[in-house]
Amino acid sequence: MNMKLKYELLKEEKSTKARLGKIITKYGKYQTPMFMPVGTLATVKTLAPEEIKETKAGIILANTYHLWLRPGEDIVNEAGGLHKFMNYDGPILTDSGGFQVFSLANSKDISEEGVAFKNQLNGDRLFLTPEKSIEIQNKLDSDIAMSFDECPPASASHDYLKQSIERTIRWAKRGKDVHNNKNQALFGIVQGGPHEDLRKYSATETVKLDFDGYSIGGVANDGEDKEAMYKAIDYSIPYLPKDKLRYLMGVGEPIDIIEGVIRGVDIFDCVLPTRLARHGNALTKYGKINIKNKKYKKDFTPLDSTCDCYACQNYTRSYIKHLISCNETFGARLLSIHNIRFLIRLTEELRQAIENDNILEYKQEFIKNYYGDKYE
RNA sequence: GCGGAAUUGGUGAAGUGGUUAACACGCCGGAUUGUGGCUCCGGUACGCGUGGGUUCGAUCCCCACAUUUCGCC
Repeated sequence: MNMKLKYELLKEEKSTKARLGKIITKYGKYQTPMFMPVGTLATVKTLAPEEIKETKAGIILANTYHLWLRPGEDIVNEAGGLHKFMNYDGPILTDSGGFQVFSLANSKDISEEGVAFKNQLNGDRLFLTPEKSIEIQNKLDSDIAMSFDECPPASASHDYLKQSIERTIRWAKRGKDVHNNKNQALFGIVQGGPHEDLRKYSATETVKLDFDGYSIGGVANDGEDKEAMYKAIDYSIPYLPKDKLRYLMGVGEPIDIIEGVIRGVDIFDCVLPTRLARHGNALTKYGKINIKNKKYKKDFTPLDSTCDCYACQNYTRSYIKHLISCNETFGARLLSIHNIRFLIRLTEELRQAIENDNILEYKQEFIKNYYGDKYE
C-alpha cells in the first residue's frame, strides 16, 4: 500500500495549548498526544513485538546511526524493510543520527559537509552527511524519517548555537532534496537551546522548507533545568503550523510529557521507561519506585495497583525484585512492559483530559499523587 | 600423639610497628529524558581468633590457648 502518514487536528483544550489529534497510517489510526517507545537497534529492548502492541503503543523508534553500523541499511532493505526485518506491523520513526552527534561527542568532528565519527565498535572512521542519513532512512523504509541535525548542548554559547542552527537548516534542506521515499514522511527539527530568538529563527526557517511534521530537539540532553526545557518548547511552538504533527524529542519524564502536552506537543519518545526498567525502577501513580529496595522483599502487591499491564495483572513486586536482584532478564522485561504502558496510559488520560477541557486539573491531581509533598 | 601452616568485614582476600585497614563481590541507597555499554555514583570492618607480654605505640613482634588445615606415627 502506498501511503504517507497524515495528521489531523481534532480539538484544542480550552485553557491551554494542548491538542487532541489523529494520525492516519497504513498500519491504522492512532490518537495524539502519544508516547513512542524507543527501539534503537530495531528492538524495544527485551520486548517482543506482540508485547509492544499489548502496551497499546503506536509508533516506535529506531535509530539510523546504529542500524547503519549494524547490521547495515542494505541488509534491512534486503529483508524487506524495517517492519519485516523486526516483525513489527506498526508505524516506525527513525531518528536521523543527529542525537549521536551529541551523545558520541568525544569521537566526532563536525563540518559543513557532515560529521566524522569514530565507530565505537571497531574504531573505523565514518562520515555521516544529511544526504547519507536520509538515504539510509529511505532504505530502512521507516514511516517517519528525521532530518539530520546537530543537537548541541543547551549550555552551548549563543554564538555557537546560532551557527549550529543555521547549519542544521542547511542540512535539513539538503536532506529534503534527496528524500525520495514516497511512503515516508520527513520531519524537520527545531534547535536553539533555551534562547527565544534562536528558537524563533530555527522554527521559522525550518517551517519554510515545508516538512511533513516538526520536532523540537536539543532538550533534556544537558541536565538543564526543567524551566529551560519548557521555555524551549514555548519559544518554538508558536511558529509551527497547527496542521502538522509536533514532536518533542527525547522526553521523557511523566511530568515533562504533561507539560509538553499542555504547551502543544503531540508526540514524545524517550528511553526512560526501558532504561529505568533495566535498572530496576518502576513508574507508578504514586511515584517512581526502585524495586531493588529491601522494603519490596515481601511485597506481594503489583507494581502499580492502578495499572492494567501484563506485569501488574500477573506478578508481584516481591517476584520482580527477586528477578532483578538475580539479574534475570524477565525482570527487565516485566518492568519495561509496565513502564511503557504507564507512559502510554498517561497519554490516554491526557487525551481524555483534553476532551474534558480539564487538563490543568489533571496535572494538579497527577502531581499530588506522583510527588506527594516532594514537588517544589 | 608429634611436627608444620593458617586465623583480617556477609564472601574472596591485600596490608603495615605509628594519620581514615587496599581491592573485588555481596549488601544498603541514589542516578538515569531523540539508548554504545545488566551502566554510573555513593555508603558499607571503631576493628584484624582469644588471653597475656614486649614497646612511647601493635592487626603486624613474643608466649599461651582455641579453631581450621597439611604431613608423620
